[in-house]
Amino acid sequence: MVTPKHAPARNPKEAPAQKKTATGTDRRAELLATAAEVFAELGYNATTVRKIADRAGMLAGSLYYHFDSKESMADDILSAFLTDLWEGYQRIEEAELSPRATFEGLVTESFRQMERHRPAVVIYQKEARRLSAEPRFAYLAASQQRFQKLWTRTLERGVEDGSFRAGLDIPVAYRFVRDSVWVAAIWYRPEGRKNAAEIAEQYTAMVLDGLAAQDGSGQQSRPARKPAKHGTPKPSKHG
Amino acid sequence: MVTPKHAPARNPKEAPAQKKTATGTDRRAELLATAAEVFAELGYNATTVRKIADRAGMLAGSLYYHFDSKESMADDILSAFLTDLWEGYQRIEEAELSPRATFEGLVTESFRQMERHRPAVVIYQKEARRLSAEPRFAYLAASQQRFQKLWTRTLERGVEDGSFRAGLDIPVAYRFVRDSVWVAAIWYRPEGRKNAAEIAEQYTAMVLDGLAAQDGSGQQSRPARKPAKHGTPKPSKHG
DNA sequence: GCTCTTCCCTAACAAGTGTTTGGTAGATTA
DNA sequence: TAATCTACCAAACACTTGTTAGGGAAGAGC
Repeated sequence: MVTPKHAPARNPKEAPAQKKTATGTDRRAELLATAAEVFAELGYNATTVRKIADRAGMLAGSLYYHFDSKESMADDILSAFLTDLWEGYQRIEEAELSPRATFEGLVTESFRQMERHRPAVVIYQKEARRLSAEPRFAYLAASQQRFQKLWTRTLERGVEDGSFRAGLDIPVAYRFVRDSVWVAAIWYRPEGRKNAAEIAEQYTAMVLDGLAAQDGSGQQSRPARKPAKHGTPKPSKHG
Repeated sequence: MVTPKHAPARNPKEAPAQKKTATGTDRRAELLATAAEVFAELGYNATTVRKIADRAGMLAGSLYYHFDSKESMADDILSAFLTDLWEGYQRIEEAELSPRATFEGLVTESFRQMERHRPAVVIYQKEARRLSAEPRFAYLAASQQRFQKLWTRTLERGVEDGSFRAGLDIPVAYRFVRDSVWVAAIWYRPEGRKNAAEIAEQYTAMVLDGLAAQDGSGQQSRPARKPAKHGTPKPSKHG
């Protein structure tokens, strides 16, 4: 018998039920993680099954013991990511927080999922638009719509209750927030000096309160070159 | 003789000197525009020379009368975009405006170039990271460094003279601005109801002044909904 | 012992890839 | 009119692609 390829039935109903092999790890999940890394590095189309197999220390054909196709690998990776993501989002929805708290919650949850699913986020960002045209990846478009509703509602509520700017162009603001959160996945590295919560807090502050100084004093008339280098007290160097 | 493939020597020294054919248009430029569209739609790797040729109404081999390779098409597209972009940026640099005016100028110029080079911007955003590893596309990395210096200097100057927030994390703010400007190329359409200048103004306002309402009053007295659990009237933390 | 399962390899396949070569209709120039 | 140039076509090339088929080594359970 040679017919595993058990798609773990990634619908939210049943638990994944990871199957352990002799080594104590789920080989399929291992391979998926490897594939996700390569997809994220090279892009879906530039990634060949042979490159994935190389990275995993096996031959291309052997991948097909675990997976039906290259497409199904991307499918598994993306749907696993979106399942986890919406699980987190739903908790925030149900909490019925204030617009501002919802905003912060969504951002924090997004950055948190980047820690677990960083390659998936990169793949999603690069390929979602094209993939969602195919029937198999219809759930990508569905998720995007749900995403849009959730964010738009939050922004609208914030404008209503006065915590967000009055004249806010909701569609533009939505796209702005959506994109600028997710592109961070490209440069954000969990091993960096900031964790997801810190980055999220920093991001929220930037987006909500702006980069400009808020006190009416404005800028000085003369730039007045400070002594030597720019005396930024803490952050030190920026590479 | 069958050896045109005249790379128009896209260095800033000499003018492009568009060669006109019988129809009055530069065929090579036409084909480049077509190729750029396909690249932007499908991604560089998923784009086959046959698809480009199809869209142009010719056969794959015929492209090689005009171009050396598929790679050289992407090269021409990207370098033409970056040449135009830096021409605009340099004018702003040389104007020696205030940090805030420089900020606005850079954003406006970026959105303006999106009008002319929208497909190129999409390609750049999707493929630059991978392509810049190849020697041929080394100028992509160079441009990115120059980009970083220009933006970082502007942000630093703004913090110095008090027009930007004091505690600003420059590296994070830089990446935030850079990414959020360029991803707009994906959804921004010139045929839309806003032109580049308007979008740029809107973007500048969002990023510099934030999405949150700035008057200390916070939300209205009647939130319409429940008084909310986290009634954070002021920016509170973020520090 | 034996069987069954797991996991991988070897070897090939058909289709699609970027690219080259030689040729040619039609306009332009001499 | 003859020669040349422009812009394409037709057909093939060597190679890479995702995928399949058959087989076999190692271990678990009986």
